[in-house]
Amino acid sequence: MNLELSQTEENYLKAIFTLSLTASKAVSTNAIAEKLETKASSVTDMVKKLADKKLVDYKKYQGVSLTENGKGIAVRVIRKHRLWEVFLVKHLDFSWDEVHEIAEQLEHVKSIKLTKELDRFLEYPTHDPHGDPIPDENGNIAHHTDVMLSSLQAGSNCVVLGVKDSSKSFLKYLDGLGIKLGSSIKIINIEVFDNSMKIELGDRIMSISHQITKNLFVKKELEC
Amino acid sequence: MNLELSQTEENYLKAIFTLSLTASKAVSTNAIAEKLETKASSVTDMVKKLADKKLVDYKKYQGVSLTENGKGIAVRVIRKHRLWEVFLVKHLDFSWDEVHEIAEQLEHVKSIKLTKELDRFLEYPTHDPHGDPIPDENGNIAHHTDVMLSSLQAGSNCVVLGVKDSSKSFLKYLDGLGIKLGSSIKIINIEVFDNSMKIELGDRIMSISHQITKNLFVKKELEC
DNA sequence: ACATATTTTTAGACTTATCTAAAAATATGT
DNA sequence: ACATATTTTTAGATAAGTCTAAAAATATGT
Ligand SMILES: [Mn+2]
Ligand SMILES: [Mn+2]
Ligand SMILES: [Mn+2]
Ligand SMILES: [Mn+2]
Repeated sequence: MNLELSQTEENYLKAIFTLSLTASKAVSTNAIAEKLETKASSVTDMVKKLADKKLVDYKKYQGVSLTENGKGIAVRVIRKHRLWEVFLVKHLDFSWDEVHEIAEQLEHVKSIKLTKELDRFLEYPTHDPHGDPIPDENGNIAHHTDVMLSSLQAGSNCVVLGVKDSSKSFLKYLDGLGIKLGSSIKIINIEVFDNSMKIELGDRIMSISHQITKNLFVKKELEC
Repeated sequence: MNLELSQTEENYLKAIFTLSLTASKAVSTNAIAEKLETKASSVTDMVKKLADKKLVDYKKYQGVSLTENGKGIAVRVIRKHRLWEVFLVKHLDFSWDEVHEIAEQLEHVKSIKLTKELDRFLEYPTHDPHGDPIPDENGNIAHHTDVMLSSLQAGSNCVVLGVKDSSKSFLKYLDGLGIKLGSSIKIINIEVFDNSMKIELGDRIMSISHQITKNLFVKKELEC
């Protein structure tokens, strides 16, 4: 049995990790298949292989969860992914909607020294361009303390810290609105019938849909 | 037929390109097998596939050569390889003997913008850490104008510009001797029986074997 | 509870890249 | 020229990852 994992195996571990964050119990075969744009039968095969390697716990028909070992690997791949995203945006003039697919490739490059040196070169960033926390060398990941914009009330002031949906289309839409990480937002009012918000962003007033407010992580400013 | 090439296919094209530089005629199946540490039968299979894709010209038992298309791809992979090597040495504190295996992985990352931006970030380097020329965006590659140290006569002064053998062991050996790119060398004399050279390097006098002088590219200083 | 819908697994096939062993072609030496 | 050695190709197998279609298990609705 090969100790070195393939890119495919790493992608499965990463998918299971991400799905585990929201799913309370074990992750379903179908959920993994959908996330990786593959078929359930392929997932079953791969999950058996990962179980043989003691990277996941798996009981037929009962879903799958990561072992400590599997979680460690998943988090380290995510660490590489997010460090490369920072590199691409900060040094190579990429915008936040362009980096994901390239980081999907770079995250699989194997070299512990490379990751370590990249981290140093980037001056130990704590978050990627989408506001997601970068796990440290030991695989510890800061949990989100920020809150969804949709959970705040009219009158609140807040600062945008991250996006829940990192899809290209959403990120480009935010660019169009002028909303970026660090933007200060004041909620003027919330429309009761569709939950859209009228907000103040810089010197502009605009209305944004519930769909958007549900996908923006913000830090609430203290009232007094 | 898939347009996107696999890493394996790219590695074959690169190997054929490199072997073509020294081999006058077509490259042999065995030569490719040895370079890629695989078997001749595997090479035959892959070469057929590359021929189907019009990336190589191949006639049974007659060896293989790159088409213009195939050469273009090979050179672009080499371009990426060498740019990444520059990045690793100049920005991530890697030494010239550590970068090859990592660049072997990075060279396969697909993104034209990434290569372009990396080139800009590195300020358009012309040579990699081993003195090898970096092909430009159009795939043009500067041909070696430098000469082998072994071809010079006693009394000559020269500057080290590159290494022919980029193996880890050779590079570390050079490190031990204190020979690096840019080092000035004066040839004091050449031992007739084994072709070893007594050289002056900085303020030190040392003797280096024919094996070494055959693997160092140098630029000869003009006499007067 | 039980019929039906949904999810998951199995069975069998395909592709890519590899290998070993045998056959075919080419090269070499006298 | 011809026997022998070397190189190259073919034939058949294997492993990873994927797919479709069918079977098995689980979940759901009344
Ligand atoms: Mn990936
Ligand atoms: Mn990200
Ligand atoms: Mn490679
Ligand atoms: Mn190099």
